[in-house]
Amino acid sequence: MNKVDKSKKTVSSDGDALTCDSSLVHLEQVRQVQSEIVTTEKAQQMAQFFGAMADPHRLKLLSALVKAELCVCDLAAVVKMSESAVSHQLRLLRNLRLVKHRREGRNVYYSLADAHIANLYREVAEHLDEA
Amino acid sequence: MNKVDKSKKTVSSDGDALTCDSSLVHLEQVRQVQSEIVTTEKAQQMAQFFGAMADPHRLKLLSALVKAELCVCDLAAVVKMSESAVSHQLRLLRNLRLVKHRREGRNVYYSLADAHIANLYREVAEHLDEA
DNA sequence: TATTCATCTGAATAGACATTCAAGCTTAAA
DNA sequence: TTTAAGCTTGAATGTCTATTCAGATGAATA
Repeated sequence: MNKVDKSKKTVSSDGDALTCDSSLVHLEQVRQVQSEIVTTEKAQQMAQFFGAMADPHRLKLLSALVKAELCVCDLAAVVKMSESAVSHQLRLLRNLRLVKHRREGRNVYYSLADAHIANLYREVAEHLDEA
Repeated sequence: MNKVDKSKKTVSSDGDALTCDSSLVHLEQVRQVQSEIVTTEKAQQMAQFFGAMADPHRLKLLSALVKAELCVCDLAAVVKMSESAVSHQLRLLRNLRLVKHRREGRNVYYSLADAHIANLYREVAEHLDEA
């Protein structure tokens, strides 16, 4: 990842160097856009977040939690997965702060971390219904 | 995937059967939620969409396209990837209708398919800035 | 028409990820 | 203080995914 080219053509005009495999069609525009796009760190952070939503099983879990706070074994029954698999997925969602949990006796109850998650979920669901 | 359990405990009260590995804590609530969650097909569709956004390189490409319509070699320069890798990623984004393209001479120019994409992008970016 | 540029494509390799299985921990009940 | 329920965890396995590389296409230029 983050391939560094070995002695490719190097174009530079007034600032930092800009390397590429072949020719650039719009040098100035590229320099401009390059300074405006998201940083690598932010992109990784966003990718991690979207990645959490990029699995059918996790989406089902989230859509269940939109409706109610549920414990692990109930969630497993709802989405028809093993409790172990559910637990693994919930840990992932927990680490990214998409869900929160609370213990009550021997049960652990999960719920959505905040309203944003439900909103995002709904937006994408609606977006895909349009086309 | 979609594991089907072999002779686990089966709980049923008034409608279709509900199987699970262990006990259910809240049978009625589970039945209720189960009827309300997203369908498997919709979940897969949504997962595919989120999956498209779940990669730092693709997010950089999208964030560049928020700023301007660009051809492949320019995009490759902006995000510092090989043109081949960019082309592969653009095809993925194209297939999921996140971007559209148009040919002009030997160049192919890409742009965002619609405003939703930019909005979603912005929302998540802002959401992550809060915490 | 031959050549070159811009882009695309398929196969192959390497890395990431989800489920399963077996075992561990915590809490409540016996 | 045993025993069991509910949940978590780590390792292993199989699957998916991204890049690279080599080669093919399509359009413009010589």
